[in-house]
Amino acid sequence: MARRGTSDDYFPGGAPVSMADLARELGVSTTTISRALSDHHSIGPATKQKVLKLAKKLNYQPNHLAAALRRGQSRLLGVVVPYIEGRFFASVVHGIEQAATKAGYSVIICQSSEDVAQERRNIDTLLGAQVAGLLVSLARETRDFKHFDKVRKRGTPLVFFDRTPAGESVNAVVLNDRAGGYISTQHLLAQGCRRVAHIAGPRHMSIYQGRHQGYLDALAEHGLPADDALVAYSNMTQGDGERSMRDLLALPNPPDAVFAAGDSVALGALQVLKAAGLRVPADVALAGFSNEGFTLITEPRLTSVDQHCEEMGQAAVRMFLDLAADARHPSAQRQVVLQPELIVRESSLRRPA
Amino acid sequence: MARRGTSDDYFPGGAPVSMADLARELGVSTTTISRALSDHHSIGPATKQKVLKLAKKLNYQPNHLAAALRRGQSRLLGVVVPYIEGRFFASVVHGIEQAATKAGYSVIICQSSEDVAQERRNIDTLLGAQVAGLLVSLARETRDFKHFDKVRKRGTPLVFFDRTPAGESVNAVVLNDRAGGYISTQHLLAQGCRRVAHIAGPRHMSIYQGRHQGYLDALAEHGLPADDALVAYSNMTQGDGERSMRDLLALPNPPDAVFAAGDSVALGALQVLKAAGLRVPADVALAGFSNEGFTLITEPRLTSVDQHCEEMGQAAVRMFLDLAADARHPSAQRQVVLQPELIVRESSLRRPA
DNA sequence: AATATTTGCACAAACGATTGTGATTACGTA
DNA sequence: TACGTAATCACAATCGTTTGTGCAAATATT
Repeated sequence: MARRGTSDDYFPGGAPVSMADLARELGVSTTTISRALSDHHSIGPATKQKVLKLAKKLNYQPNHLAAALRRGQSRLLGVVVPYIEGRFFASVVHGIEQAATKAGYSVIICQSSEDVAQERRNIDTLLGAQVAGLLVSLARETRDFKHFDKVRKRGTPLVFFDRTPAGESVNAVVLNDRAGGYISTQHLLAQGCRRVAHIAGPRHMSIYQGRHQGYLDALAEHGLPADDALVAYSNMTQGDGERSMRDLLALPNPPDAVFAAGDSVALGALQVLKAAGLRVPADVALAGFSNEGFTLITEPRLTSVDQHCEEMGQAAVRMFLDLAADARHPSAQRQVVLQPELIVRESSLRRPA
Repeated sequence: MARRGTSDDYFPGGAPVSMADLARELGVSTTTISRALSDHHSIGPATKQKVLKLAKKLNYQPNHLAAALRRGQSRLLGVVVPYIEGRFFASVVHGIEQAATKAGYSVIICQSSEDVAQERRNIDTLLGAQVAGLLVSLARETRDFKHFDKVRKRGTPLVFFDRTPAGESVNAVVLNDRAGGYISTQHLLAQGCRRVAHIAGPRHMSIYQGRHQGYLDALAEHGLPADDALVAYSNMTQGDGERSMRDLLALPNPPDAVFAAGDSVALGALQVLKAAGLRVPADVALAGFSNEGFTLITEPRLTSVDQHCEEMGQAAVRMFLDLAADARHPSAQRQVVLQPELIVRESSLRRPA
């Protein structure tokens, strides 16, 4: 190590000061240093003060790696999301970061790019980094969850958010998507619409099932029939939204309102509607889902359902902390369900409030 | 450790299998295991095969923490960005992640939220995690760079991207903002505009200085005077764009084109223009910067300058790898300058190509 | 055949922090 | 005075890898 001792280095000794350095300086053992810094009861107040003071003076920076190695787990939190662009996941991640930092954890973010294989690699990478916990939102195509057995059996706390494995009992924080679908559709009906269509997401994903179900709930409540022809399944892209909307417009009896399961898909629908010369919301009212940033830019601005993204991230971290706190009940399933909020804008507002 | 040995565990032995386990099984030393796995020349091919095979069979997962501790640096790359929402930084981060993963590094992402104090905390956190390198884009308000001395003197490779410390000699990958400002303004002039205004960013940030300078270059080339009244300084928000545009419209001789230093600010300008009953681009042509996603949504769609974000991320990682490779020349300054690309859309297109 | 060289592997000491156990001192009470 | 208790701190092992050095056997050189 040529670095050690060179005067060009920041640290006086030529290397980061360690507990051993503090110990030598103070004529005590590293045990005392370690315990003083972690406020252990077996260290006298006078000693603690001395240690703290010297640590500050020498600018001691704890080596988390060593600590992590010793106790078998780091202060790192692994996060896997499908992608990070767009408001939703970016905000969730932001919430995660805030809460994690506050609790003394750092966050490693991986993107699966909606690819299961990549998701598997991410999990491996994160486990390899000895993360203290894993916060995961599944890739769209993930239907097989074997790669999470590794995590569970290793004892690493695992929390899913938003996109959770269907039919598995896991720790999760999710939105009440059904309520979201309901309030959105209910709102469209309250605007006087009577043929409300739904552009749905992939059938196998629980969040889209929920939104669809909420849509059906609202129709039922109003005594309206559930017309299968009014439901278009999509893959949630803008292009899908365009295709779906064209299909719906081609119907013998086209809809007078559309509840889209996502904002991108709603955007596609909006563009087709405008291209077709239809007025929104006068001819067709439109509502999306997620409250993306661009809902404020479209003309008309897009009614959407806010998911309280940052809150979701914070809740996920809280759940992880709970899990980590009592590792005695690793099998207890925890669930947090957040309530959605309807943001009404011009795309659906026929009757000014 | 109650976990060790319980049959409920994933790993046969009740704990992750270590090199020691492999060594015991094969009757060799951990040295051999370590060297076999890293393909060291001093291990015979036969032994290597045996080790590799057993490692696969027992599903050996290296403990990166231990390795990092031993060699004094991890396979983690620290990234600090002002924020992660919006296309630009999200894409850069994506590029970073791709390149880093390919090189066997994991990425820790921190957001400074445009706050210097938070930026300082981030740096400390990342150094505490023993990152192998640091990739940083500065917070808007950062003008004092003392917190990076710590990094430099510790010998941790440091690469800035996009937002770099003005007047300091550092490793950086940046966009040729001057060229970006030039091609954008030049394009507006080519459309026949003669009074081109500029909504600029904070004066102290090099990227905005560059865009401004490029704007001036183009004017000069066309023999047009640089009218100070036509330059509005902003803080790059949408609201700033609205204010600036109003100011420009209030001029005795208002502009017939606007080159905005960012898309958000351009969006604000666009909305003011439309509210004022002016046609874009017929009355006022408009161009933004960054090629954000929403430039495709506005009406008319917004001309902008693409920064090749992912490329920037990849370049930053490459530079880090270079730096890490020959730590002998830690002081050699490296610079990569990416070329911008003008994306012409309806907001500036007066003469169809 | 004797010596020089290479090949293949083991020993053991790190890296820096944590922690169960035990030793020492000081204080209190009987 | 004698003994129990509490308060303080040190010893030493440990987490899993890496790596300089050393030793033996195998191969090559003369």
